[in-house]
Amino acid sequence: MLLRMSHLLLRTLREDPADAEVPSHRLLLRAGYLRRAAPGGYSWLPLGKLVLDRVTEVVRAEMNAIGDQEVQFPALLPRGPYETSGRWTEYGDEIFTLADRRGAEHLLAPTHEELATLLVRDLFTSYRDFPVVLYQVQTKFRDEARPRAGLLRGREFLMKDAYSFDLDEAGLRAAYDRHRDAYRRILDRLGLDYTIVSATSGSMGGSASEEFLAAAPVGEDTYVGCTECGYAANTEAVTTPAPAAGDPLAHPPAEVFASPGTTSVAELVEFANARRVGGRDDWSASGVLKNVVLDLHRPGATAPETIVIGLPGDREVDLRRVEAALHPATVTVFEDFAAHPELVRGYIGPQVLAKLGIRYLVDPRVAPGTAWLTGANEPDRHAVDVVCGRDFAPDGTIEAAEVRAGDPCPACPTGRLVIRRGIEVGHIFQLGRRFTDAFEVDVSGPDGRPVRPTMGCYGIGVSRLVAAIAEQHHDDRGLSWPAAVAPGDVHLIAVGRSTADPDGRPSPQVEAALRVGEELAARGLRVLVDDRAQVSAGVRFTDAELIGVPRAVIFGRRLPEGYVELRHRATGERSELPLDALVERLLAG
RNA sequence: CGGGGUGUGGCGCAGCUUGGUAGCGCACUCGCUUUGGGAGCGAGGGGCCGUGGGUUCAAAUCCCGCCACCCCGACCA
Repeated sequence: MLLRMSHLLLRTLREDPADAEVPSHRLLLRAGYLRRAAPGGYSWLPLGKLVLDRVTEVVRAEMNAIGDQEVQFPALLPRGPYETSGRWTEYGDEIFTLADRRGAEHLLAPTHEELATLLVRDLFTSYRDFPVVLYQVQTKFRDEARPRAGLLRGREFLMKDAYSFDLDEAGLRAAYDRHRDAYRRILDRLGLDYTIVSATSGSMGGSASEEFLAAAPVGEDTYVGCTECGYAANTEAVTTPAPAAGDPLAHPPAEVFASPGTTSVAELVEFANARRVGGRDDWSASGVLKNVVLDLHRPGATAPETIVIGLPGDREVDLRRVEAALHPATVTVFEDFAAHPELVRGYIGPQVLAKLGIRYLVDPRVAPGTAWLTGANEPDRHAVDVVCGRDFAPDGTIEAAEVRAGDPCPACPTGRLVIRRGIEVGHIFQLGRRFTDAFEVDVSGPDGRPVRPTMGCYGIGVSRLVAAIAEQHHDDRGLSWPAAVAPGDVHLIAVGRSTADPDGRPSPQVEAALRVGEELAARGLRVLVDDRAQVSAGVRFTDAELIGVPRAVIFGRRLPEGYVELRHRATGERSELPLDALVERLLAG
C-alpha cells in the first residue's frame, strides 16, 4: 500500500480545535484522522480508517483463533425481541427508537443479545450442536446523555460483540476464560497498558463480570488497585473487610445525652470532645454512626421504599455503589422529613428503625459488637455506647460508603488501595439464562429431555480502542502509534527542492522517495510518502510527527551522495544510511 | 436532567458594551523569490455572523424563543 500525501484526503491543523479537550480527540482531529460529522458521531478520514481497520483485524484474528464464528446482524431492528427480553423499557432513553411508514416501532441496536439468542434458537436444536460462539463487528447506537471526548463516548461507535452458548456452567466458565485470555492477547498486541477489574454486571444481569480498563487520566472509570497484591476492582465492586464481631455485652449501657445544635458529624464530634461524652475526649468522625435516609425506587413499584443506611461518620455515601448493590432499583436522597416527624433530621439513630418498619442496612464496618456515638431520634439529643447487635439489629450489610485511597485491600492482609482512572475498552459477562429464558430456548439433551443453554457475552469497543491507544501513545509533538496499528509502516519524506521544476518533472528527492515507496509497497509494507509540492521542510517534519508513523526516512540534502536519514518516532533516534541499504533495513523491521 | 461557558469562511479568534455595507492569523488559489524544522513579498477566492421571531430607517451587535457544541456534576454493558 502506498499513500501519496499530495493526493491524500488530509489537512492537518496547526492549532487545536476549540472543542477538543482530551489528547486523543485533539490529536486525532489535528492530524487528520477524524472529522466531527454529527453530535457524538465522527467521519473517519483515510488515515483514521486505516488505523480502525488494523485494530479491527487484530480483534478479529484473536476471536477467530478461539473458534468464534463471525456473523453480522442488522443494526435496525423491530421492537419485538427487545420487548420480549424486557430491554425496550429497561434501556429506556438510551435506545434510539424510530417508527417506519406504517408506524411500527424499531430501534437502532445498542447491543445484540436478543438477535444472537434468536439465531441460535432458530438453527440449533440438539445438545450436539453446542457449544457455539457468535460474534460480529458492528456499529452500535446509544442515545448518550452526554457524548464527550471524541471517540471515547459517542452516540454511534464500532463494537465487537460476542455471545457464547453452553449447556452447563462449566462450559460457560470455560468460554468466559477463553475470551478473557483472547482479550488479553488483543490488548497486548495493541500495545495497551491495562488492568482487568471485577465489575458489577449492571443491567446485563448474570454473575461474573470483568472490565478491561486502559490506564488513562482522562478515563471515565474510577477503579482501585492494591499496592501489595494484584487485586483490582471497579469502585462499585470493592468489598470492605469487616472487623471481627465483638461481644455486644462488653460495652456499658447506651446513654442518651443532650447535644443541642449538633446536626452535623463535625459539630457532634467537637461537642462530644468538649463535654467528655462517655468519659472520652478522643472522639473522631469514625466513631460516629451516621444514618443516611434514602428512597429506593424499584422498577414497576408505585411508591419508593424509604431505607436508612448506617456508616461511619467519616465516610460519605456513594450513590453509585448503593445502586450497584441494590440493582435494578435506583435510589434518591430522601428529602421529605416534614412528612416523617419520626425521622429527626440530624439526630437519627438506628434504635427505633425496626419499630418504624424501616429497613436498615449498614456498612460492613458496623459489625456486631461495635459501639457508636449516634442520634437518639429526638431533637438535640444523641446517644453514646449504642451497640450493634444489642441496641439495634441491622437488616443486612451494604457496600455503600465511598472508597478512599489508603483503604485496606480486601484480598490481602497488608495491602492498601490506590485510586486510578481508566477507559473501559472491554467488558465480559457470564450472563446465564436471562435471554434463553426470555426466548424459551430449549434443545434436546442426551437423554431426550430439553436443556436450556446458558450464555456469556463479551464486548470490545473497537473505535474506543483507537482513542485509548492514542491516549497512551502520544507526546507533545503528536501521535506515536504502535507498529501493530499505525496507518503506515514507514513515512518517506522528500525535502529539498521537492517542487516540480519548470518542465514538470519531480525533484530527485521526490523521485527517489516514490521509487523506494513503490518497492516497499510491492514487498508488503504500508508506505506514506510526503510528495507534496511547495511545502517547507519544517511543515513536513512536524506533520510527520503529528501523524505518528513509527519510522520516517528523509530524502534530503545528502541524497546526491547516496544517503538518507532514518528516524524513529517514539525514541527520536536518528541515523544515516546508504540509500541502497534502505529497503532491506526497513523490511528487517 | 442541574450548574457554567461558547456559537462570526476549513481551523483558531477579534468585532457586540455604545446598532450604520464583516475583519485578523493559519489554511486555500496565482506570480516571483526561498528550499533540512511550521519561509518572504505581491495579487486573489471563500462567510444569509447557529436558528426562528421581534424592536428599528438600519441588527453580528438590542429583546424573546429554540437548537447545537464544550466543561463540571447526575446518568451510563
